[in-house]
Amino acid sequence: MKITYKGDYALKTILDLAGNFRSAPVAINDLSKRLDIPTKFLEQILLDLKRAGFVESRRGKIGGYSLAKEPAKITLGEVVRFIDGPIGPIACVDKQYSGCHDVESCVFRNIWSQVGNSISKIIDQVTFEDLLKRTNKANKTFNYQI
Amino acid sequence: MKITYKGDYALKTILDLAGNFRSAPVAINDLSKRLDIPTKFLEQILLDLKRAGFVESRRGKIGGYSLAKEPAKITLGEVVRFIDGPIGPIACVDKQYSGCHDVESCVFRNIWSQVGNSISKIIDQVTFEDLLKRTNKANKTFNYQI
DNA sequence: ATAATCTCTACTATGTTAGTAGAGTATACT
DNA sequence: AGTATACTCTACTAACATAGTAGAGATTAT
Ligand code: FES
Ligand code: FES
Repeated sequence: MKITYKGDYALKTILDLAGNFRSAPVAINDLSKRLDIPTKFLEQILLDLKRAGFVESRRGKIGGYSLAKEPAKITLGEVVRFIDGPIGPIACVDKQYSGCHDVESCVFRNIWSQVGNSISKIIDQVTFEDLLKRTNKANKTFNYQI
Repeated sequence: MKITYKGDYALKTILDLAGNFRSAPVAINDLSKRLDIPTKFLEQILLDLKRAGFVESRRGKIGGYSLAKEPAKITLGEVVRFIDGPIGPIACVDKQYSGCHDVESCVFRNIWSQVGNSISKIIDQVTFEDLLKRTNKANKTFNYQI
């Protein structure tokens, strides 16, 4: 798994919209400024998120975007998968990867599967409501070896 | 984290060399054929692995590559990090990433840190001796959601 | 000597990412 | 009706990373 800028932007945007859930829709321009995301890029991302049903939009003068579901009903994992694709650390689980021949007996595949499972376990449990609650609280869990 | 072809090739190569530990050195050509890796690409990878101290080489007629340390003393994590870089799912832990401004208060960073930790926990514990033992045993842990 | 094998640097083709550009459509308000 | 505001859609592009390829050079066993 790799979170791209697009994925990162999508997550930050949804979190912002989660904070404004059931308020007036937020304009792309506001989001763009507040989150420091290039406007035209954000447009595309929001369209994608809309097509996937995460957000909904309203055009015209008082238009903008709002979350389509409750923050508690959107997980981090859903968004990440939608924007940045499969969670697995290697493409051999996809169709595209030609490197793995004897998939059945490959010892690595088992490991990659464990890795995928353990990532899923984290990001599929966290909802945007959880994240909202955590905002402005200390986070002090930084010790993994880069 | 994303395992590239280069990384995948490196791991498979080291596993092969682990299987031939303390035997005669293995020629690039043999490795290339056996593992189905483009020869010239494998050359580069082996040079990298040599510079990092994972393998050692011998030139000339009966030359080839062999593992520089016992299989039990090389972990998956070491090799992956060396070839494919940091484990973290997002670049905001590196210097390169400009997307994250208020790093201190970002709720996502905490999550990415958890993800990194949990990946590390897996791949830093598995050695190539472990993998050797597992070779030819059934692996049936395939259930993570792609 | 020479054949086999590793060593090193440079080059290239392809794909992905991170945007930009611009014309079009819907809505609120006057 | 007209206009300003804001979303919609498609296409294009620049920069970078990946996955190789190419070729000349150095070492060693026989
Ligand atoms: S890494 Fe894909 S089957 Fe081995
Ligand atoms: S994702 Fe990098 S600090 Fe928030």
